Amino acid sequence: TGLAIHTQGAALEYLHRLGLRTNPHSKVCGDFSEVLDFVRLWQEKDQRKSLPYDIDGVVVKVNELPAQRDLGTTARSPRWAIAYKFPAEQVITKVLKIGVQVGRTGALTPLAELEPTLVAGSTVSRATLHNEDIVSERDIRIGDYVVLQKAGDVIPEIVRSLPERRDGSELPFQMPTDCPACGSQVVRMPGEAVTRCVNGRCPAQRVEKLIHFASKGAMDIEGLGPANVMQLVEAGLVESPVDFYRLAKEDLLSLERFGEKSADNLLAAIAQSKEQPLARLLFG
DNA sequence: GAGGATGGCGTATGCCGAGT
DNA sequence: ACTCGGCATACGCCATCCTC
Repeated sequence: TGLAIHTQGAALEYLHRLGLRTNPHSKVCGDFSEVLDFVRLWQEKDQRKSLPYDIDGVVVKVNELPAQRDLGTTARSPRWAIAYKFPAEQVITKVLKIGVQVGRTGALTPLAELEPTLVAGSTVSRATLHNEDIVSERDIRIGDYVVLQKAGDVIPEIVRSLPERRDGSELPFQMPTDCPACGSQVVRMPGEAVTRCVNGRCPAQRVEKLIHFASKGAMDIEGLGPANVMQLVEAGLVESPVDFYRLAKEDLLSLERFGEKSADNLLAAIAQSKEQPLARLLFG
């Protein structure tokens, strides 16, 4: 505002003239085919090697600022810019086991445990399978070799299995009929994808609920992360959120990795959380 | 007191399913 | 088409605990 700048390109140029660091590889394209040419150029491994950092794609933006304003944004992203992502690096690994996790809401989530493999810069040993339908759609069996990638170069994802590499020892996955944490019968509502444990006293759910209660979005109690909540539950000190507020220093000192300092800090953080507004308490 | 180990937490993402 | 909640991954930094 106040400046005669009407395009993204001019803005970058201006910032550069001011001495701020801008990326020298940006380009204003005249039409869409030029955009595609630019994307294809940077998709080349050799071209990417000329950069001192890794890239996973190219950002395409509408150049005209008034058009950007007209397009606006959704809750998460602008409607005038989008990332063109290069195909993710894919590797082959083996499914050692398919475990089932019980979440805060009782959802049973199948989780693949993999032969640890290096992909896109980090070692992946687990990948969520979301629900039983995905396991059967992608025909993922225990013992299978599978194609693994990191969606967006971050989230591990099993793309497909490699049935041609089976030797007959592979086992199909079956969603348990009983909750792996409490043993009560699980239910899957017709039309829904998720199988749930509906036992209100399920210990796995209880721990997750307590973790949620203390988490950033809810009561935001520093020092009450997953590991410490689990420890408190296992020690029989906490069963429901009110129990947090009844903890004494001696209780904490008996726990692993708790000394004077951390015990005092935690008690202070718990006391502090009483000041949180009602909305946070309700969410917790 | 040094140095290693550990947990918390922020950062950086994405998919799925249900509802609007 | 979009929002939102739920669930998931890894990595790096920092504070603190534990061991020697």
